[in-house]
Amino acid sequence: MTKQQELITGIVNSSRNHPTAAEIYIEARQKMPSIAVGTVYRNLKLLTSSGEIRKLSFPGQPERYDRIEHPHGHLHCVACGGINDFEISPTLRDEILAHAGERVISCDVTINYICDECAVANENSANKKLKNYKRRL
Amino acid sequence: MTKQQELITGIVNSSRNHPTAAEIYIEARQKMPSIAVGTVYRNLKLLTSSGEIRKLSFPGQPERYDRIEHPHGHLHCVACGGINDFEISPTLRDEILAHAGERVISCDVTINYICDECAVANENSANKKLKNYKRRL
DNA sequence: ATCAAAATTAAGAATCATTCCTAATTTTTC
DNA sequence: GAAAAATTAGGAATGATTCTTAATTTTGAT
Repeated sequence: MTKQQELITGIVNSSRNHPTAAEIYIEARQKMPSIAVGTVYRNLKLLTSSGEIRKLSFPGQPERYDRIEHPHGHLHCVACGGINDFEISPTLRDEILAHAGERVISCDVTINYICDECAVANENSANKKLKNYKRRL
Repeated sequence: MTKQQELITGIVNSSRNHPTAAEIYIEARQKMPSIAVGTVYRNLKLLTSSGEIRKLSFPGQPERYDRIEHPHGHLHCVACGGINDFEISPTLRDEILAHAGERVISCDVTINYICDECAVANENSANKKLKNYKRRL
């Protein structure tokens, strides 16, 4: 494992914010100013496929990276794009995984919602654009 | 609703393949050769936020679009990128949704795995690159 | 340690998906 | 049926990610 890889792994594992590659790059440059953007992307890809870290996709956003830890799902605010974690019980996770055969690698559970901040902001705003998000379960 | 919107809605609702914007554009041009790429993107966005259709994100792929139907999850093959559906019982879906408060819009459940075709192809191939995918539940 | 081979990097060009801009066209309203 | 509003086609612009290449670092055998 090269110094660059160690640095990138450390940044992802110590972050709780599901950082994007660009955010990881900015943080990496603090410790290693000469690191290149391409190096960050390449190592994030390597670390992802070797299972050291996890990659998350949400609509309309660059990819995010997450550390591997106890099973959890993601709360995704469709208004501001913010991501928060929620706990998933091992039982629930196993129920979900029972739907696939062997050769399962991982599972991702995302709940799309309007977060508290966006709900309040919308309450106070004139044009009420959140009305557009129809509930479709 | 304009002719372009009707056409795009129809394509998404009649497709079972979770098509990308590019695939929808190609199909749309068969019926309406003058339609522009930007029109497809703009209407997909409108239809998504009004809840007519749903947008799906998977790592390393362009966004996909899905019709709204009985609750289902997605099986995502990390080797070929293919997407298949699996049924989710209303009970399981409700258990998942119980993790968020009100203002929930939808939930997405994805199981990452190696599909049968990729597993067989890898079995017969020399370099066995699928070994790299470590199981991380 | 020492040299050659292999892997990794930095830097920036290239690519791909998506959005934005503008003038023309279509739809709506009265 | 004319003016106003909305939507479109076409293409330029942007943003995220990958690719290319030459230089640097690491590895491995002697």
